[in-house]
Amino acid sequence: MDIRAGITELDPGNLSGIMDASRKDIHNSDIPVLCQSCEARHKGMCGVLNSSELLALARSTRMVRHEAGTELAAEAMPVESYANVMRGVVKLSKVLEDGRQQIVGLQFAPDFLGRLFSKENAVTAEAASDVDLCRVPKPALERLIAENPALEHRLMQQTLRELDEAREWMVTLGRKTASEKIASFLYMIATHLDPAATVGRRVFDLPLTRSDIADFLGLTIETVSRQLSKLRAERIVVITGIRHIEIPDLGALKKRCG
Amino acid sequence: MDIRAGITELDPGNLSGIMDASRKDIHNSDIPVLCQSCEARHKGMCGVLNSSELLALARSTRMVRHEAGTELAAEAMPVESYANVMRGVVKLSKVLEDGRQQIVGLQFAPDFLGRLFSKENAVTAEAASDVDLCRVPKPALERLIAENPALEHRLMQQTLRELDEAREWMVTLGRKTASEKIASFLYMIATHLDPAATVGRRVFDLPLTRSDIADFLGLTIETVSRQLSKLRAERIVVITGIRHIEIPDLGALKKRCG
DNA sequence: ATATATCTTTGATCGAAGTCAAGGCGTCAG
DNA sequence: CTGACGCCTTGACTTCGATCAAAGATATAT
Repeated sequence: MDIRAGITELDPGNLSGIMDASRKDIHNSDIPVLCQSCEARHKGMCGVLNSSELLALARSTRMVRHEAGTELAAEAMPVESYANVMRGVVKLSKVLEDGRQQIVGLQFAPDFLGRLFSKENAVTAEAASDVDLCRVPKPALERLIAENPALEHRLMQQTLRELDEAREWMVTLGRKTASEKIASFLYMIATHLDPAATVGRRVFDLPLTRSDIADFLGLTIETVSRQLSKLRAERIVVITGIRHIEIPDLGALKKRCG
Repeated sequence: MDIRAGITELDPGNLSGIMDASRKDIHNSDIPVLCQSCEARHKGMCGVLNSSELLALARSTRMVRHEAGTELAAEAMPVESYANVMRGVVKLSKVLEDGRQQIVGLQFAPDFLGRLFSKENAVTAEAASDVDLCRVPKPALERLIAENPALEHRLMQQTLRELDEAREWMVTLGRKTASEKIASFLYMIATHLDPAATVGRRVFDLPLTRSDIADFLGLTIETVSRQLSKLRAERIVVITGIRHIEIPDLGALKKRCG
């Protein structure tokens, strides 16, 4: 996965605003500035990498910021580096020759990004929102994996989780109505923020445009819009702004998922 | 994955007809009879397991045969064992509460079968054809994986491949027409047998019923039947028997895949 | 060989989602 | 403020695939 397209490389001097929670740590460290901030944000790990692995990669990791819409990696292009999503949402998609597009996965912080052990990307990766990535060159990470089975095991766990999610989504794509697809999408986003609770109120921002939602659900934007309006009319969702969503009762939403 | 349902356990005495290619080896071995036959069939490996790993599991592996239609593992039930598909096709599916079904994967020999490291199955596994499995109890295999990073790496490679396939299929489910879905399905089956060539003649048997194909493609059986008839009328496929398929020109079929 | 059940094909009709078109709303530049 | 642009919503109409229905194959059992 080549994630260099459109990169703004960040150094300790211009990080203000990115890493609010841990900014005070940034200038006082032996391990790479940007990955220490990762650690602060994600319980001692930069995504899948723990402190000692970060140390091993010290010279190689690099934090980069991309704005929404940037293409991070292109289908069928060489994989040159891997990354961890540290902030924001990355969409993975595939396109047919005539331009029809399907989003095949969403990656949230602190997911690992990139098709391991492959010369070519199987999908296109694009920043759905503004995104911060902790980037690692492909050979460096693969060397570390080869000598560190525990790391490969963690990556295996994420891969298995992604496979579960992909299969869950295949049911939605193949067998659900437009209305159920929208409900499933909202439910998925809502529970992703707080996987534990499955009932009660939830307020959040949609990380995707209507067009992205359509590409994710195999629908047109008109159908997405109409079905959202229908769910709003039924008081299943309250749309407080074009992307601000409030779910008064997650249980009621779940009943609409088919 | 509990694969014990409906099992006929096989011993060396009643293997005739199953392992034709390697039957003569069956009675002259120190390693388990049935997995030696696996080896003969799959270049020294029983699916993902190589000879020394088989030796380490000698007491645990067991070859079993299931007839078409047998449920091998049920969604949301405890995983009790893993397996390798040694012959036949296994379909992985998920169902909605109201009975709508979606096939989310197909496993051919010599694929590994079972959701690693999980207490529960994420999918239902069912024998699409008569199937032979080389079964391993969950704890035994997990112990072996823990002390054998190379094995985990091989399983990782299969998992990554399955994820690629699932994402490829999401495009088909979400964005292709019924006609393109059928063409894509036939193309996928045809190339699965011989991944190298992408043009020319191909003759094979469909491993699935019309109903299974419909569940795989997110269609009804009527639509599957109609679109197959349409492709037949256009001489893209020749249907020589209800399951016997001949593709005169794989290139022409590929053009119909969207 | 005949009966029964299952699977598949084909036809007629219906409806959910797509397409085409117009208009609303928020944002940004001038 | 005003106009332009991008994104979203809504309406009118069309179309593809689902549904309902029936008849033709194929397999299994008696």
